[in-house]
Amino acid sequence: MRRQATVLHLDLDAFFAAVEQRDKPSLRGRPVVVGGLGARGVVSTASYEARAYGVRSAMRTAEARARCPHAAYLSGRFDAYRAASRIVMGRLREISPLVEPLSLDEAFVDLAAGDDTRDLDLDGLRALAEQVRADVAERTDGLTASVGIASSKLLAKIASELAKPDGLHVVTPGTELDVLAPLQVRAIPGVGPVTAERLRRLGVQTVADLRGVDLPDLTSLLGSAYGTSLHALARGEDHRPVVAERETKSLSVEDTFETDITDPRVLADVATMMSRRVSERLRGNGMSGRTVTLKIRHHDFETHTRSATLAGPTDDGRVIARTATGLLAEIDTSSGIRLLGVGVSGMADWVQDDLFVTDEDAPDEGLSDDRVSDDGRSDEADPDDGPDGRGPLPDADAGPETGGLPEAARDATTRTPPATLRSRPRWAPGADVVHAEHGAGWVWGSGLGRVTVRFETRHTGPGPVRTFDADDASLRPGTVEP
DNA sequence: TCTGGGGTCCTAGGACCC
DNA sequence: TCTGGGGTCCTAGGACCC
Repeated sequence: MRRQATVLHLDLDAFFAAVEQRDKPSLRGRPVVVGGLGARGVVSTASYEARAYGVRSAMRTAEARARCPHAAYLSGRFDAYRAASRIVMGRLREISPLVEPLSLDEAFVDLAAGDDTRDLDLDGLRALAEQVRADVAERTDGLTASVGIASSKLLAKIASELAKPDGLHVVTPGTELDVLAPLQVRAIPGVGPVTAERLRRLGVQTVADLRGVDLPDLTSLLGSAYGTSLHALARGEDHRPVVAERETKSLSVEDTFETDITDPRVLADVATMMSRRVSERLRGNGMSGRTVTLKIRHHDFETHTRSATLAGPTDDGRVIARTATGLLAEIDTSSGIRLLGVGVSGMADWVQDDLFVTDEDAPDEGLSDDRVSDDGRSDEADPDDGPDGRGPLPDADAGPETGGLPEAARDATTRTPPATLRSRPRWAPGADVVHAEHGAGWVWGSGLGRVTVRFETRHTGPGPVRTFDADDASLRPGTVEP
């Protein structure tokens, strides 16, 4: 906590929904909900008009539709959100070089790091904040921001919450404890439903109550790090600095399926596709990582992770896929999987030579064995088993190994979607499939090919993942529908 | 048709080393 | 033959945030 109010927190109001209303005037003044549109979707952002009907972030979209059937339901347009966010962050960097973005719509600014001749008295701060809010609205074509200013991150964030929507709240130095005392403990960022319930059982509801709990009791209830920090925050003690550059610690891709998947071959295909996406994002950021994590959510929502650490960092989709599918092979998926994810952590900015990495660290033997025995037609050589027979190369590029296969099976192993996969998807009537990505597309002895396809449209974004047999009638022109 | 996707931080236990 | 601590790395899980 500082003697002066030099921490600013800015939060854009109902950000995703506000961008939609800005870009489509017919949505202005109407309830708008942005989020997942499928059966298992949840609300990401609700406009204030939708909130009036009780629609909230993280609510199931099905429940939101029940509460507010006449709202406009939209999946996100993240490029538009990122563009707006860049403008806002740019404006904040004009105030101070020390800007800490927390997400696309939120950031801390250290006002003491910029111009030292700045007027930090309360009137000066108010004028500065109002100027920023006006500039944000002007430069983003009407998006509104709420701003909090205080002597610490904790109070600045609470202040912007108190200012919502479209307002400014400055916490006068010296009044911090008075502001905190009556608030519910949930108002402290980091106190979620579980902690709030634990505290409630101690009779603690407000921050004032929390101050009555001594440090040993708090650390025994919540653990040492969390207990200690909460003890301090309850007293308004917060010395956390505003940090501009934060290193990425992990990178992951995950997907909840429209319906649970049990087939381990389909899951392996999906994991392979996800590994490729992780690889692309790693390479796009010039990063690599050493630990590969597979995440599985079972039909009953029980969630598990399995990880393996390589000898050196990689950004290679084939290495990630081999590791991920190896981890997957150890898991019983027979009761149905609702979510699968692949991630990488232990980041580095360099890449270990693959020759050094692959042999020791790719526990994929279980997978290829499974496939051969599942199939029951394993007497012919597996053309996708890779040149060394170690397992399928997840990279689906057509190579010489696919020669001699039926036309449809060869298509199934090329990265470019064949024209026959373009169709009008049933789940988004009237929308054209703009992108269909192949999975591993692995092919076995009989010439049957399996191909995993993700259907995606311009309007609804990523859609269902489906697996086809490449010589199945479903791959004939015009007949494929997700 | 309960419960998204992308992250961060913390804890705890076991292996291993000194 | 019995028993130290400390430190680091790895794995798994959980709470939380937007």
